[in-house]
Amino acid sequence: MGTGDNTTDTQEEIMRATYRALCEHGFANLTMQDIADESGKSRTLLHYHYDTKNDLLEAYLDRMIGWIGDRLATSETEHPVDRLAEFIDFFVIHPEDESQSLALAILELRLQAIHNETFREKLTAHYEGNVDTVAEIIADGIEAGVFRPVDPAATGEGIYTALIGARTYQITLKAGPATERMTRFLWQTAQHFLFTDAGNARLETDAYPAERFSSF
Amino acid sequence: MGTGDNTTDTQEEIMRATYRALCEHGFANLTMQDIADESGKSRTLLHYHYDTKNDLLEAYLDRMIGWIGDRLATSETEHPVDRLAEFIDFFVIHPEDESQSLALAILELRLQAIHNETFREKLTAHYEGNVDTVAEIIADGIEAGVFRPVDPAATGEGIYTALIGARTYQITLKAGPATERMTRFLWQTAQHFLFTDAGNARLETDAYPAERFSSF
DNA sequence: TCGTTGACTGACGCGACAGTCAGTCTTATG
DNA sequence: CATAAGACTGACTGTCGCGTCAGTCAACGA
Repeated sequence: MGTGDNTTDTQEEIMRATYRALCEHGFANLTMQDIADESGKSRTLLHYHYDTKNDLLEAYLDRMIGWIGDRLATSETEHPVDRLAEFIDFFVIHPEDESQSLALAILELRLQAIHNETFREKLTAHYEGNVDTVAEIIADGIEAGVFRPVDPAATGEGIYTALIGARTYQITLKAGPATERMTRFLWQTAQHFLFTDAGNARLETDAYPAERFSSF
Repeated sequence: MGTGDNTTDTQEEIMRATYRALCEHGFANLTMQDIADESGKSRTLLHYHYDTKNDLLEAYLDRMIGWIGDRLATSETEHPVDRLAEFIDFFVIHPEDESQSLALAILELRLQAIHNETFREKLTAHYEGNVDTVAEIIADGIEAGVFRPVDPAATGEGIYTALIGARTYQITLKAGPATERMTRFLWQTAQHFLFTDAGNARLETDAYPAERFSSF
């Protein structure tokens, strides 16, 4: 058996252990020992694979950002109204759900960006990438005549930033389904400021059964 | 000279020193020595006035929350459209401004709420209080006929959460004038989903000269 | 069979930091 | 003047967590 595979497996396991430790202890109280305990290996092994704690966490950040960015940018959906709904839905966190933990881990890392330039660069690229994803959806919708001729970049940033704000609210203050409320708020207001008549007509189709955004 | 005054003065100075130290070092790296250095007194004195580091920080949180909440809830302005504009304006952070530091300090404390129940309770009350302030403005505007008959609580939470999201974005990722962009976004969309014709008419008056929200 | 290489560990050093304690200085009071 | 009380400090203690180093163990190749 090649040793290269073992290395990859071990590093993969360290990344997974980092995730679990991060969710459990939070960034501020996260120790190398916590990660080691989660991985079942010794703390020294972490230093064998990653020189410093910072190196390990940067590697973890890269991994997480890549995974999320890919998921957001990839979609089978065609219709811009559907794609926007899909994107917005992605940010709903169900209280008591495990996705709460993932969102928490991201947010903890976000705060480190204030004092860590490398973190900030990586996270800024991630943020702007996601804004671009929304902007593209909107630009497509304008071209298709279902969205009004708004500024795609500005509108995309507004929507994405509002969504992230709701996640922060829900996670930090355990504010129940705050992300779901933001989804409803954005959707409802979008019908006034973003959708054309053709866009709103899409909401009458089979793609939007009664249970979806049911409060409207 | 009474010693009671000295105590008050000293504690006041400690609070101010805490603010400065928090801005400079961030919450995660904040030590009692940092605060002591800022105050010009010895580290031991902090323990004399506040038993533990946590006690000191909770006292600081109370102080800051009270100050901000009061500023947001108090206003001389009468017209609901003006009050909403005033409220939203309060959240604009000018890059390179010192208000950046205050916002940073709040945000750092926000993150602690995840793992500290006392912090969470205090900050939740603060957050909900501010949402209520917006909701009242909106309810007043509906009654005055300048806002559409939306749900004040839901709309207030949506607006406030979006504003905080923009602050988080600007502060953590040094995203230039992200709060100003969010202000524009909210104001522009509000003209479609929130304002009645009477509300939009208000924007034609002297209260909204060309330089305010100039991009619209 | 022997040497090399990679994965992994236990024990140690070292610095940082919260909290304690004994004691000083100043001011007020009888 | 003596005593007490409050404000304040320096030195000490104990803990915790990162990073290092010497060494073990297993697999592989000559």
